[in-house]
Amino acid sequence: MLHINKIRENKDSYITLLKLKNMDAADLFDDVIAKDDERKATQQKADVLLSKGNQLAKQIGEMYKTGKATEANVLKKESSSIKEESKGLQTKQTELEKEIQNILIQIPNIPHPTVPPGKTDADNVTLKEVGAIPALIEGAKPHWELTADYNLIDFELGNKITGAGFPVYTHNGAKLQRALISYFLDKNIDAGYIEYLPPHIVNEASGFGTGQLPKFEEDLYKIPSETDFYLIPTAEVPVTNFFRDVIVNEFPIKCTAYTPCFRREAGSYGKEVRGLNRLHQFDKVEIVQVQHPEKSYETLDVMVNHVASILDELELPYKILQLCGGDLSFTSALTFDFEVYSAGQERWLEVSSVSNFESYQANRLKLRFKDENDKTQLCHTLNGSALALPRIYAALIENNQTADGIKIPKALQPYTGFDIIK
RNA sequence: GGAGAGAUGGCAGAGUGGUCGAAUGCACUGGUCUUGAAAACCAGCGUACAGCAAUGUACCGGGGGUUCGAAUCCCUCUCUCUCCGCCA
Repeated sequence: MLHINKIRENKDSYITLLKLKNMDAADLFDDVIAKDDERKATQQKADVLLSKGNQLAKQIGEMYKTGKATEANVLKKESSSIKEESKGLQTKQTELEKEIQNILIQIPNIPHPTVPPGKTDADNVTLKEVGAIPALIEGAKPHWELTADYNLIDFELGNKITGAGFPVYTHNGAKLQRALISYFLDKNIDAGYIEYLPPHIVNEASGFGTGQLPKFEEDLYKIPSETDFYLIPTAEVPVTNFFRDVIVNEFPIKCTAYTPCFRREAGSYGKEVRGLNRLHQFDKVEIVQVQHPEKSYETLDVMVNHVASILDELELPYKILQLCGGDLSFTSALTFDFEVYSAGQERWLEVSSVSNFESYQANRLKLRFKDENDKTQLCHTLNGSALALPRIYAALIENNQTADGIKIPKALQPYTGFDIIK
């Protein structure tokens, strides 16, 4: 959520930048500023009245003490009428605050000035491509055949007990999954992140804090109960919300967490959802940072390099893309995506998304720090996948299939305990 | 599932109708003292909104009510804790 004062200060540049997200915010900004003007005026009027009322109440108390009950009764009447009037103003003020809030939460984050223009993922800019496309053996297969041949994943069993998009990992396939999770967590811990194992269900306030709610409720699995619960779509939600309503005094804060992620993914179809490509439940290891505003972009680069180093070690060919305005998420100011090459299906798969949200989430979260003048200011939040499992899994087994079996990269072998799947 | 207790500032913990944004202690910040540190002493120390500022207003778990006036009384919701039962 943008801060209203920031909108006032940067209205024109924000309008220009939001065009990158294919949005015309001019009218919306005018509207919200007008409402905020009204809000201020209303508060000023209300404050004067309330102040008067407070004084009267004090006087009345004083009069009772000194036995001037008759005079007090006169003042009581005045006080009552003031109260009536101020009540109306206060109601109006709360209504205006709600209206303003309702507008603000519909406005996406402002893209960073370096964000390339574009409408879809086709317009994303490839910054770097690392590693050679592997030359596979004759008759190489996509992962959904390999997982069946080698008894790694049982998609049918998942269909039976839950539904499409909920695979069951089995045998070495389950162990490989567990190995990847441990490996990613260890890499993140080595890089200074603190490990957390958060709840996989969050309340509505948490969904709001990171920006999933209310606008994207249809993407989430909701658990009907007295207080609405949601299955987390990413560890970003519980972990970032650790810092909701917090005034931090040290930077950076670095967290990592493994969690399953649950997504409705309505409207996906075809080869997009084949095998592991898009699931309703998948595993992911996330990194989250809370940073000083002046350091956040520097940190974003460090996070990107960190993710790259993991892919290097896994010996997977990958590319780094900068997302164009049209592909940028609602809450992000700048995002780098990682795609690995999945040789069996001959396509690139997104495995990580590293973003700087600047103060957009922090404003929803009320996540602040005290600056050198002792003023509270909003922090910046960042996060990235390090990494999302299923597509890494797919690329790993596809790219490493040989006539003898599926080879496990060196970095992973201490975690799997085997170097080949036969 | 049954019974009870509670929710106050970073923490602990007073406060049961006015002088309370809130005692006191701890923590923290600045200062005095000291060769330095500790101790002691002095001072400061919540958040948000409005205002150039002085200052004003709101907030004692959330919402509503009574009252001239509510942290304090009433209603309601949420959460936490304790005991019993059940249980990985």
